[in-house]
Amino acid sequence: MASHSMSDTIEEYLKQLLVNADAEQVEIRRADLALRFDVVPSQINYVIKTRFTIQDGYLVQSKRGGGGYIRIERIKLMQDADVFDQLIASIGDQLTNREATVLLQTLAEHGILSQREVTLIAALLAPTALAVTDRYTEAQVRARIMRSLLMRLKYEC
Amino acid sequence: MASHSMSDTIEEYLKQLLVNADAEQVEIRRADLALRFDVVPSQINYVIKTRFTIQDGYLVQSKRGGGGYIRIERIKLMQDADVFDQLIASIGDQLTNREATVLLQTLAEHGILSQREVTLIAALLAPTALAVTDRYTEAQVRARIMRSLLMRLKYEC
DNA sequence: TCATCTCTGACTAATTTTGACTTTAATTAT
DNA sequence: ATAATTAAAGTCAAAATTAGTCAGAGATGA
Repeated sequence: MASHSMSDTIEEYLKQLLVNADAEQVEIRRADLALRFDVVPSQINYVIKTRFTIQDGYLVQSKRGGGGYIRIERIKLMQDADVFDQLIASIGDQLTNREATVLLQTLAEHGILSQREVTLIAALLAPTALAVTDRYTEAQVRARIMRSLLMRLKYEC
Repeated sequence: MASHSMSDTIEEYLKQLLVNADAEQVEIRRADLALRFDVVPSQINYVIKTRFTIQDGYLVQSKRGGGGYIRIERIKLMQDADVFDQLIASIGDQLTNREATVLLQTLAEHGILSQREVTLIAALLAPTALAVTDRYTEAQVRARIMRSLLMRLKYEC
């Protein structure tokens, strides 16, 4: 897998950092990295946005201002990770409260969520909690939240 | 817990003081602390205002004039229902992702949520999950969800 | 050639650091 | 007692220091 573009090179460098550091996470300064590879700082954002997504198994956090940083964390896939992809695909643009409840219960039955976790999350997805303007938007938000949950559950935590 | 900025360093120092003092509270003199870290006195206010909020799990009292002081107290969430109400009240009608993260971490430190629950709920509240129409609405939805969570935890932990 | 990926830079947003000015409380002088 | 002085801490906004966004230009490959 030869790297052709500078973005590929930066990607490799960062992944090497994670391996060498022998840690689950690594921290960089955007400006430093840009200087090292002689690119504009915003290209670092591009590399991260295209190569260190949650789908790729990375969590990225950052902070601006003095002492700012970008932190990249590697998270490990669960054994049956592909199941989550299927579940995510099965959720459309909208998700009713009832559908959400059923899905959560299914996750519990498969030992993916504890009963307490189901209760908590169900409370957060209830109409009273979301209380967005209209039902359409509410169901949209619920769908996004559920997708986000499934994407996270796909990895160990 | 790496310290990136001087404010981070001062924060760490103060938290270490609380641990070492083996007491619920610690008292400092703003001028002394500023001198010790070679910063202007008002930076101490900044550190306290940004890192020792009730959402962080601290109460701060102070007195001006001769013999003035700043007292930082670690709150006990479980003991006092009032504190819990204060916490709920401290959430306005908007909540940033960073504030939410801080709050969840505080709940974990007090044994109210497990680390796994924090991780999952953090995923639910992430900007990508909530991404409604605009940032304003996003922060509103986040605030509502967080309030729902706290209300629930208050009664059935 | 067309679509997609990469690269750039101007503009925006968040956070920290600094300092001038204000407020409050205790002490000292009248 | 009251006023003046001194000794704290508080407020606020500007400056400095990071990172993020976005749209357009450029490069690449099918």
